[in-house]
Amino acid sequence: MTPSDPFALDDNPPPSSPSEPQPIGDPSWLAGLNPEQRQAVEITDGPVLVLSGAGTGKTRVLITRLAYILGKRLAQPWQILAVTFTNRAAREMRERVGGLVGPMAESLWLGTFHALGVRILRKHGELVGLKSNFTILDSDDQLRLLKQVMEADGIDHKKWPAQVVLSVIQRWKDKGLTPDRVTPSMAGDLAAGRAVDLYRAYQERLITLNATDFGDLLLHCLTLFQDHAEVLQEYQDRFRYILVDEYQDTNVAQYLWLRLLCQKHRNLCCVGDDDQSIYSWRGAEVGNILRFEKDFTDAKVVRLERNYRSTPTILAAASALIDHNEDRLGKTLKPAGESDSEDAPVTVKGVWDGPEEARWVIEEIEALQTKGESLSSMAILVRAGFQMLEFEERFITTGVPYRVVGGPRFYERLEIRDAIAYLRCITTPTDDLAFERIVNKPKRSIGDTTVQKIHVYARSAGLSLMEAALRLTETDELRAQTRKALTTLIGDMSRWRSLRDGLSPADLAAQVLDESGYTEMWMKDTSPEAPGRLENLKEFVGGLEEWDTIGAFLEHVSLVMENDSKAGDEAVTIMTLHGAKGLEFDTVFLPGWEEEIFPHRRALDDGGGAAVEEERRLAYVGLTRARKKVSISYAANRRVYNQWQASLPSRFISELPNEHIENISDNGLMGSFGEGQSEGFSDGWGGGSSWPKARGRKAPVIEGDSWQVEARESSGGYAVGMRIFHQKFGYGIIQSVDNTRLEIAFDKAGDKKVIDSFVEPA
DNA sequence: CGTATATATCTTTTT
DNA sequence: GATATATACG
Repeated sequence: MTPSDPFALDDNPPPSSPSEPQPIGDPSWLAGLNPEQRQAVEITDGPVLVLSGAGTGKTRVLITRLAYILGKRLAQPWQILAVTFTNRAAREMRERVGGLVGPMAESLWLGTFHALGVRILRKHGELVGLKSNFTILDSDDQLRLLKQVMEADGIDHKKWPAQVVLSVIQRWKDKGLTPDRVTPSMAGDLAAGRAVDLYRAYQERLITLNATDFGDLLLHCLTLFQDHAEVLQEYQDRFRYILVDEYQDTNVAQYLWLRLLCQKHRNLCCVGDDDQSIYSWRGAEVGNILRFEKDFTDAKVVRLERNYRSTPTILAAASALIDHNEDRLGKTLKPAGESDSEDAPVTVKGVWDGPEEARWVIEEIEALQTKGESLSSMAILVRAGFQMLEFEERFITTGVPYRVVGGPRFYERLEIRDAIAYLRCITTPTDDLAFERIVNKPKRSIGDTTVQKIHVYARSAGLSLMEAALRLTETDELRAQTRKALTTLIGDMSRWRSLRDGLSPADLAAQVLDESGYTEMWMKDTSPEAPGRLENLKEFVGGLEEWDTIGAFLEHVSLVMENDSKAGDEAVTIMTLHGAKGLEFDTVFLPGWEEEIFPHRRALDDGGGAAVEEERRLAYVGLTRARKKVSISYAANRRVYNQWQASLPSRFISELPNEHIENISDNGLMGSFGEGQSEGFSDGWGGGSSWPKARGRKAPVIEGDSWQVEARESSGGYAVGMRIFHQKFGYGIIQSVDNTRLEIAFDKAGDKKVIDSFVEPA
């Protein structure tokens, strides 16, 4: 945050000792607030709905409100429930409240819905059939479990992909529907009309495994509260004040959860912005905002419309864009500050293709850096994860430091999940999913047939897989070889288990990975990614050092799937638009504004305008992340799958107000689609064309009124033996040519297969 | 049971 | 192009 930012709490800590609550009305708390913000803080009695636009200081309101309640001694910290949407937001909030009220902040009930749900279920889970050490399945485990259930039920998994069924089940859970509450009409003919049965069977399997999925963390809470009034009452009594952040992204189950908990004291404060609702695909219901006013007729509504973040130009652009949505409560953002000389227009840049776009963005970044801008004040926000790759490559070649937030998630990597499965087997011998995952990793001659045998036996005898396996090794059911392998594995497991108390989690993990042969497996692996995997395993063991017990670590893993990115580094941030919600930067780059990418194809396919409206809200979120400058860009050609495809500028670009937009597209790329504009790069090695990288690639030809890219099969003049340069791999010699695919022996990077468009003659 | 080869599907977005 | 699953063969 810049020093001039009115919300820069961190830069202006309250003068007095942070451990002592300050007197009420202390200017350093309230004086900085505008009248609406102040209202949102001071109306502590009864339900309050705060509709707060982007950049209107909603986080500050929440934090001040918490501090205010504590400072006024309206409640003890453990009597306050504060719910956020992400772990990151929870962490930040705790830190900032701690800055105001001191260590008291530690005892707040503050976290995500899911984390708080776990906390409750760990304590009262027995009442809904869960032992307190239940495990939380990640999406991969969920899918495998459902597949098993479907197989047992004889459902054709070709016709009804488990993924589809799973997402339907999850929707039901998001709505707070247990299997007995799903009506046949909701299930339709999904999975041959057996969807509800599958749901029920899936839930039963989860309970026998003593496991939950993400949805259950809330769903079980609801059943718990409904069936056990005394438990509900305990929490209703406790929570005198409830605060909810990102309220527009709550789903029905979460809403019901909140409504049950706040019934006694009715001091519920929800903060949200319908224009920033971007999680409907996860079951979020903007309708919860309307429902709030209906269910709490005495609710006070406070609107925060003064934007302290962005320049008037950016606000005008964002407002004009979101105005194209039909379905909104209607809310205008007013610039709070006076417009200054730095009020630059929003730029729109059209370029030839993806790599060109990345090149341009990073040139701009370097230019800003030369002017003295900090890299950490800039961000590239993309629609989907795969768009990050092109930028990463360019960052690597230019050497500009960058930081990927929420990219491929660490704990979701194959090798990490394997390592975790080992730990789970040790802590919880009944964890069948974990056991199944690692029985044959590394190869122990325990193949599918053996696993099937174990399964059958476990089911009939009502045992866990590990127990069943142990019993089977005492028989002659299995081949001598596999019997021996199983015996060793199970013996190892119990040996490691007995070591658990004597060793730190990190040491234990290191020993397990070593003795199981898991590390060795990857060391012997010659595939290019093996070294990286070993590296990750090392990092994994290193990360374990911070944990005292394996249990605590596993809990962390299942709830916090994000990387703890070391912030503060001087680096450009690159992340998805979803990940960027709630953040702000001086300069924001918004690449890939093309039809089918943004709005995403799936949103366009999805019939009605609702999906596109959500995409538009996403665009709105992107624009409003910027304090000073927004750069939108799009490419005329994009490589999708393995083919080049022409693309059209996003409809969102044409929805931006002309007077606030500066078009800086390269020649012929903007506003002239369908006209004969392709001179300069129509063929081959277009010498002085402005498309140096386009040579030898595909030539655009006009067909009808849309761009078509001719699939040229020539290799653009590359031949075996030629010396070339590649941005990522450096110099090398061409070994073979197959249409556009080249095999190249690089001086440093070794043999690689690359696409001709990524190399140039050396 | 393991390995090699073919093939289908893929790309939203996250707790 | 990459990854996961299916099939054939040793």
